[in-house]
Amino acid sequence: MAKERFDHIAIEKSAQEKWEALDIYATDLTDSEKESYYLLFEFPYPSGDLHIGHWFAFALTDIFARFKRMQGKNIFFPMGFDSFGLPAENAAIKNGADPAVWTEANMERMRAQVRTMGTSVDWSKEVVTSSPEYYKWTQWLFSKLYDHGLTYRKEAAVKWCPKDQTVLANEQVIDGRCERCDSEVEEKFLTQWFMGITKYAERLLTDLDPLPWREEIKDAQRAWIGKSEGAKLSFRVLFADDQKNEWRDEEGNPAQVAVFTTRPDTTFGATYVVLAPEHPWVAGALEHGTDVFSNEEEVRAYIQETSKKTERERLENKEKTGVKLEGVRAVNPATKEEIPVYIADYVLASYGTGAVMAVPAHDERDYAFAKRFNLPVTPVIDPVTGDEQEDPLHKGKIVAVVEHEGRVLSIHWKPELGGRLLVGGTVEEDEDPAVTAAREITEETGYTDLELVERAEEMVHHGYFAFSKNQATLAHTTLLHFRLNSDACDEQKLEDNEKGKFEVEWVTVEEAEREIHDDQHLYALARFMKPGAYVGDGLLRNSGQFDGRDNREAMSEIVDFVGGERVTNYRLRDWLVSRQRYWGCPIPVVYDPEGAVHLIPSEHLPWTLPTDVDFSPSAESPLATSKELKERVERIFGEGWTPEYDTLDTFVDSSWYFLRYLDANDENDFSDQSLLKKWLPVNRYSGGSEHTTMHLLYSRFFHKALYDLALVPTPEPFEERFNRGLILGTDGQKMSKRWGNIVNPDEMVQKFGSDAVRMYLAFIGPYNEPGSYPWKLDGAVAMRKFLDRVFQLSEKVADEAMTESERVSLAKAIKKITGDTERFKFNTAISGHMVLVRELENADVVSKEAYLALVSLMAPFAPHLAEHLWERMGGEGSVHTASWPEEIAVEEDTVVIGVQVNGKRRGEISLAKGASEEKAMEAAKADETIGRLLHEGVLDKVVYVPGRILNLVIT
RNA sequence: GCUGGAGUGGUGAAAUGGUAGACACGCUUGCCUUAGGAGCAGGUCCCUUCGGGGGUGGAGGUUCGAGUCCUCUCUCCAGCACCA
Repeated sequence: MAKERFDHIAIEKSAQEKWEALDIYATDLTDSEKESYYLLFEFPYPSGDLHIGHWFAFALTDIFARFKRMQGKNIFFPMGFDSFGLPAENAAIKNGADPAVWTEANMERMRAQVRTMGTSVDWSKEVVTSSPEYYKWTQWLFSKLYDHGLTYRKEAAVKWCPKDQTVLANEQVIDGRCERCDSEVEEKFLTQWFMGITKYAERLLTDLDPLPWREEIKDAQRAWIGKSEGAKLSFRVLFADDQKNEWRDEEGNPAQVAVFTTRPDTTFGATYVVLAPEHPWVAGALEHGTDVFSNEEEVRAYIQETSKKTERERLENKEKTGVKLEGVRAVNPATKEEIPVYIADYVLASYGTGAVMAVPAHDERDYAFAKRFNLPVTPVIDPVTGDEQEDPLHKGKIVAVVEHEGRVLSIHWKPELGGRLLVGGTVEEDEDPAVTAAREITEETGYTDLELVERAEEMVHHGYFAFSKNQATLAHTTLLHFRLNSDACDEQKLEDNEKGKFEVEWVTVEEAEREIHDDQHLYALARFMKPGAYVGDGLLRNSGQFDGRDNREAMSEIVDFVGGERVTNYRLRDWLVSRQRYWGCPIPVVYDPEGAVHLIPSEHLPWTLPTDVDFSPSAESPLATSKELKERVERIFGEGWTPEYDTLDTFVDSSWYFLRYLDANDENDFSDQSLLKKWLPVNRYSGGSEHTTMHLLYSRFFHKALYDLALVPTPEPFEERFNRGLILGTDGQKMSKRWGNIVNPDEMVQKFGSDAVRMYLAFIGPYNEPGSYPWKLDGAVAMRKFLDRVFQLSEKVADEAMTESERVSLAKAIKKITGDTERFKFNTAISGHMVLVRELENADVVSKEAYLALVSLMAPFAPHLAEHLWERMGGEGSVHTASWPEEIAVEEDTVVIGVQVNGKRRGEISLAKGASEEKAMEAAKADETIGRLLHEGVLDKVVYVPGRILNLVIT
């Protein structure tokens, strides 16, 4: 017979009404009795419908909010809407909807849906970023940052769609293409607003270290900031014709270019200089007008060509391109040699100084360029392999690569002699290494028809311990490349004593790479068969007075020697916050008739969005079409004054919303200092991993800037950060309208109840780490069954004292559920509920005390059912303001521990708690299997960890 | 390529260095019958001569004891990537 199931619709309705009537979720932010706990989740964009992903974000964080509330914390759990953004504007373009009305309607629908979740959000502190009450303060904070030089204007590239004839926001560019029409995006130069995030790069980096965040989050931020330490060096520029040597830069200094390098130790190997095509020095020289470059036409053409290329095209074309600046030479500050100067688009204008010294021997990109343009490659670092040895004997050695018909010669030693190698040998005194090599090849293989192809200039220094001679050795190995022209073989020359010790084999380069494990031989193989740059460390050569020194150790001396300075560079660029869009926060500035920038005085804030605008795509922001805005500016500031037409990136709005929550309705300040002091930093912030480098970094920057202005009391906004996972469609694909696989939670909630849906989501996997989970209906069904069992259990409740076995079960459950919930491990917490329920089901009666404890433990996870059962059991008030069950200490009299023999589990024994080793041994001997094993061997050692394990070592 | 993270049943997963696979899904055997998205009892890592034996991507190592720590290696995921 079907058991009774609870009526989730009725239960949810009555619970939600009760909570509203009791108003239990409104937080008294000034409460000084209870400990404060600020729990934050990323507020949503009001796209319209709530999908299952929103449940995963809001309802699961709510579990934790309810848990903390029951633990007696003064929990602050607010919500709001990140309501500026493109979809509202697209709707306006598409069907003429007013973005404000469209957005408000969406928010209203979403608020209602969130209520069905039964979250304990404090709606009285709601924040809506598109409301003038909120953006007034976004504008005010912008002004503060402007006053302190943290926002500024400069010309910069924006993304431009040639088909739609409009500027695109970064978010609208997908893989270098326009989101709407799929055409390739071009760059356009416009004057833009920036925020000086790079000034905070170092602090954003170092303050990351102590944060208790997952390493992958911190590491993604570190990569985004991209710190690299190096040096800035100056290269003097000479002109072919002495008469033109008059040319000087803007400050009147002799012509020179600065380069940034992370490898100043390789300066002696710089054989040419490359400038970005956009480098100001090049533009300056072209403007100079006196034929600085004899191939000026070619230079201009190349610059033109690259400027037309999209970013995508520049990246796609892996083949290096560039043009030599004819008639110009640079002076290598280390060697004083004159070297050529190029422009090439593999050098980025926006990083470092926009110029590099090219060291083809030790940089892959420079190497590729040098090969293409036939430029000299000068190695300045000799690799060091093997182990460092004390007082080594120095020996001259050779390693030879012998090539024949696409294969290389390898000597396959017997494994005990070292495995596969190339040909190697020791140089006799005063012998030419090439002679040594030829001799060794012939002695070991008999081949005689050898031709020396190349002899590497560099050496490999290889440290090893020669066991045969009991001698520490440092070999200085010369690398040689031979070609075997015919397989003529002279067996006579084979050394007798080498016969049988090894096999001679011809192998492919790939096989050799795989099977040779000696670094020195591998280097030789790569050196000739796969030529490229050596980017590792070693000993300097071709480096004048620094020859023979360790490259790292000599680094700063070389910087001094060439008159450079140590500098640090960051990959992070300043934050471009201008958007040529309507539905965003207006930038609170105006321009006087001369075009100078003026902040809009705070009495005119909020500087509201005009409504008389044309949304159709154009080169400028829709704000430029507003008559009202123009008139407003002239009315307030005077004739000839003009408005700013751009709006702010929505990431600015979301960089401080958690400050506003604390004082959401304040008309006189952006927040409240005493509340900020009491509540910051946010204790726990949960969100999606897609925001790791954007929102999370921007808000950290914003917060630090406000901290420096004494507007917030902490240097970091968030104490803990958790990235949640992703709920996929039933097909395992990411949910999207495109795939038609969006799971509608409303339907599920109707069928199985809000509690079942939320618990299923909580059970799906660990919430404290990101993962992707396909939605499975079966899971929600199963969870509903479990909730029915909890409900049915109430029929067995009797007003009796708690039994000992109930106490034991409850003690275990409380400990597990409390610990797991604290760590966001809701999946294992729920397994704790399940075990407890099963144990209670096994008895004929359940004591009311135990059942109420179960209901309390369930309350954060199934808030509606728990409320209903609490009421039914006669609980006072709401279960959600009741206290979380305290841990119960139980004295278990017996424990079952495993018995291992030599580390393998061979049985288990039941012991009195805290039993002695003797008792444990007695019990172990009594066990049939263990007893037998004890008889078979001699007991060598006993490891006894009371309450855990007994391990017997038997020999 | 660089940097992180992770590899455990058919699936989601669980295990402060101490009995690997808890808790579920799915599958399966049997029972029950107001045929339901029902309930109950059992089985479900592999091998087995039913005594046991093996097993956490692979190979080594540390340890009385390793899924967990160390070295190498393979695979997958994520971030960054012409950043000098």
